[in-house]
Amino acid sequence: MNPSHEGASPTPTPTPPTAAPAASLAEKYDPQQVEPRWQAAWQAAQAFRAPPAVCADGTPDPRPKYFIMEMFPYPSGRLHMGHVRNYSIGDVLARAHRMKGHRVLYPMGWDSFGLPAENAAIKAKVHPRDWTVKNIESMKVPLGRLGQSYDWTHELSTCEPEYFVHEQRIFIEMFKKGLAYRKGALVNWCASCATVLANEQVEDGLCWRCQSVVAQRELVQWFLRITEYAQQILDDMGQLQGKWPDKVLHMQENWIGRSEGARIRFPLQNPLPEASEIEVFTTRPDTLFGATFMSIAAEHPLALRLCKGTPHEAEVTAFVTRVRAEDKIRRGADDYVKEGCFTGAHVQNPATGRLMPVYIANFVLMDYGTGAVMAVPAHDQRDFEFAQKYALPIEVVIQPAGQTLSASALTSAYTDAGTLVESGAFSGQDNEAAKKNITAWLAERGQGGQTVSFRLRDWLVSRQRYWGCPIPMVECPAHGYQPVPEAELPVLLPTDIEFVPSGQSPLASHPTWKNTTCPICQGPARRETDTMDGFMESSWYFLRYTSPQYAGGILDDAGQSFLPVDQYIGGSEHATKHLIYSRFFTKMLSDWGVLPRTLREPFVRLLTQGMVLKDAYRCTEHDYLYPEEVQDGRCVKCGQQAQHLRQMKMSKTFRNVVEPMALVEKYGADTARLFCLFAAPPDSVLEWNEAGVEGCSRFLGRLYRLVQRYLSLKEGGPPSDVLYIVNNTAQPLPGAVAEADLYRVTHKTIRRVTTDIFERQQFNTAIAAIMELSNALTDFLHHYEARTPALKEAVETAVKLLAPMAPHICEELWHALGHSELLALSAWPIYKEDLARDDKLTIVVQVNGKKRAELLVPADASEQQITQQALADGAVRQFSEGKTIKKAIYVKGRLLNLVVA
RNA sequence: GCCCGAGUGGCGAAACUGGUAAACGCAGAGGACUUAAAAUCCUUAGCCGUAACUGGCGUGUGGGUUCGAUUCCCGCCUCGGGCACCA
Repeated sequence: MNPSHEGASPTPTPTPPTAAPAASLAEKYDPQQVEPRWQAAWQAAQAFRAPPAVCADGTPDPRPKYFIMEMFPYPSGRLHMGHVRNYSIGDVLARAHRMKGHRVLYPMGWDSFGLPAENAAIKAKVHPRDWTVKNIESMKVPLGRLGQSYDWTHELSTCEPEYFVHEQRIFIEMFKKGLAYRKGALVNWCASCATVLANEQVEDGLCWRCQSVVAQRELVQWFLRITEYAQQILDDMGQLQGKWPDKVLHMQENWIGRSEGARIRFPLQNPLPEASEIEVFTTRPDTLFGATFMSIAAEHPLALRLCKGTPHEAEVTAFVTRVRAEDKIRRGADDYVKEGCFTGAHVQNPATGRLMPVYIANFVLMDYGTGAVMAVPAHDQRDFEFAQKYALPIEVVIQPAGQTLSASALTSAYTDAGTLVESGAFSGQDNEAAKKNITAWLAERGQGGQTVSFRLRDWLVSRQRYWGCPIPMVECPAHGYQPVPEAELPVLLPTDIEFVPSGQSPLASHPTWKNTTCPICQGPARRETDTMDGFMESSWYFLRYTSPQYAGGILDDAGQSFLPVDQYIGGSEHATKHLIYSRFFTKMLSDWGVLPRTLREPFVRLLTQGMVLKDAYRCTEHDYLYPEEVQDGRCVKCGQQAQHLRQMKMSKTFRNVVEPMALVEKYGADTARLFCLFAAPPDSVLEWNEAGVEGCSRFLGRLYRLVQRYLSLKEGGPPSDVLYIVNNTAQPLPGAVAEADLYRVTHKTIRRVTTDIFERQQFNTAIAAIMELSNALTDFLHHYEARTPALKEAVETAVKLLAPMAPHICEELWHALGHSELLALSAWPIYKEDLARDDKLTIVVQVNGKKRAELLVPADASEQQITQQALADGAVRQFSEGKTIKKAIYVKGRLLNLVVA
């Protein structure tokens, strides 16, 4: 979609792609020679083009579709090890499914709006767009070099108008439907990024991007009504169960934070013209009779109003002003002192009639519930502490079973279950039942009702930045905010822009860009100068991947046929951001009919890969050291013992970064991929280890030599007897037996690797299984003189099974084995039960649960035969002699346990 | 504080539904090839004991269920993650 890189070669081609790759193997395995050659061959054959749903002859393609993608990168210009791991996993699945006969769509694109481009513009005086386009070009080179099997015809880049025009349309539609709205609120302000942040972009009070402290600012901003979908996002997690990591689902559940409770209205003793009551949200309506005062947030609309004209006015105003000025981290800190201030006003408890003083409390949050809380000091710890501090009454209304609490003797709040007391008609009820009954009673009297509250807040999307998607709105003095008319879309960013670190949005300081006319009255109006949060682009890019060139909408019918995404791969750090937003967008677009109504979830299956970590060394004098600055655990500069830090995130500061391309230059892409896949299961942390990389490289060398050895054998023929070397003496093994053994190993391996890749997604064990096959083959090859059918199948199977992980070397070996079609497009091997079946079994014999012997028995041996053989065994005899067999447990084909006494 | 997840050799890890613990790889030891080294190939390899094994111990820790527990249940310890004045 970006003309400058559309159709561009992702692969540098040092050797001309015309040459039909060599059919015979070079003497020595040289990945630098092999890999670019096959990358060129794949490209020449357009091997990875996603097949359309309908074949050229008009008949539907019968193959199942498989849409797989990784979380797309920000085009920083550099590829790091985390990317390599992420993309290696995706490429294995894409290649394996292609071989398994799926219609695979495996695209790649660029999350290309964002702050680094703008910072580069300030620092290096390059336009963000030029900087970004250049980076995209330079990142495609290493991706090609890794052998990724992307279909580049589906590439997209989110900073291109062809992409974001659809986002602007989505925004306008949301505005029209009331899902995008403006709201004045206290927002998170990152001074270093000079912009606001959404709640989920604040981590421990710090900006998720630059780690600087986030302050609060009162600003009017654009919000998206994601809370409208909170319940659905929660409900539909059922269909993700077992297909998404539990951890991610759990994080989303926590983030959404649904709680059931009641809204209860407390009449003001002295009603105001604008309000006669204060409404609270509580999850404990059962404790209503114990509510003795009320706490409201400093930001509550009535906070300053209630004290007006009372002697408390000055004190309350000072308190409220002070609390409002405090930032979020301060207010959330562990040592934050709970304080309050009496407003002078009272409300009436609807159950007891008691007059309850209304306090402003610094720990009550305005943006949860109603910003007001009924305080029940006997049954809520915060209220208890507050009541003690300000000498407020405490009433016990819940009694635990077998105990009688009294208010005066309480040292902390009782928050658990119990029976109601002092609660009028509800006394004696179990508190869970009372929650429902009291809520129903309030509802009947029009004083409240059952409700649900969410911790999730609406998504703040305004950003005071240049390099983002313009919000397509116009503000007219007469008509307020109006969407830019369809004919004027997309709203483009001005190119003549000055980047100076002013702390203000560059768009706002542009002299003319913001001047426009009102679409209704044609009078002078002002363009919205804020741009959208970068997470907007990634909320729907997976849809656009299916038809990136389609101008008539987000996606066309052909594109629809690929949805939903069958497999998504990325980091779990996006659990509460991108992965919630995308689910929100999918539901919304489905509701609008843009997507099928039945399509409620974007990603069928999610795999979250772990981080790549590496050891770091630190010297007390010279700080972090590069690996080459450490010898025998000592700093080479001063000879001091260096501190060995394990499992550190790869980072420039820790000086423990491994450059992917340096690795590829040294070992080749296949080795780099293989190590990422082999050293750990995909979802756990990967500890970088150079020796492990060597190990993977050696394995590929062994496989290469194995095929060479096979090719050196004379042509086929029927299986002849094989010389077997056992304990240094040559023994003839009947050819038929050797063949059966080899078939058995081969087919067992096919089964293991197939389930490991397609079902369990455990690539480390898949590779281990192939290594075992390779080891067995090495063993067989020592004794074979000719290429027998079993040997041929075993060698070809090993090469095929490894192809998704190490595609280049396997392609090379495949062709050397005499094939002319591309391995990347050939069929996945099929496991045959009858060939894998064992003819002999090893049965473990236990006596009283302890292993005492192993028996090799024919596969069809009966329990009786096995028991007899076991009893004849010397060791078994030794432990059962003179005792009687009480019980024998036989686990078919595995184990026999004799219980003796 | 609440809620998850994980603790297995010198290291990364494996063990599918309760059934041979440590597959596969790394590092180690011994050997072959080599003038030598590298590379490669072969053998060995949890710990303790033993002349030897068919011995004892062994999956963070203490219990329990079971013929049998890395796997299930209860308590504890450690590490990692999420949420956190959410009423």
